[in-house]
Amino acid sequence: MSKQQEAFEKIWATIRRIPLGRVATYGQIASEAGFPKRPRLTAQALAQVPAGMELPWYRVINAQGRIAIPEGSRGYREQQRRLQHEGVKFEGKRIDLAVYRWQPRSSSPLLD
DNA sequence: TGCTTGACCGACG
DNA sequence: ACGTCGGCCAAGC
Repeated sequence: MSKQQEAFEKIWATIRRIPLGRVATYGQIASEAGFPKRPRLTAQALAQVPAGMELPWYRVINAQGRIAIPEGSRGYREQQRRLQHEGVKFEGKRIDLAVYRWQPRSSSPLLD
């Protein structure tokens, strides 16, 4: 298995830890997965999620509290819809990270 | 081989 | 609340 594939697995595993109704940023996921200063690794991992893999991909947003794909795209609307369905409120195009950001207490998935 | 691009980010004007 | 810059690094051309 390639180095990159292993990194993706860790990123995906971290994304799975984001609780219902909360969100996390690209940089946050990367750091939590052990790759500080590499938010783009999260972006890469998301762009290459295998079809059919179970993953709350829509809980990942950018550090400005916004959906990171082009507004008006199919994916944008789906992401917004799924988040709202979980109770995440939008202030226009922005989500208040102070309210909805996932704050992991430890590196153990069992203790979140 | 080198340069540009990108579901990004934090610091700084 | 902007815009810019440098840090990252894989992919594509």
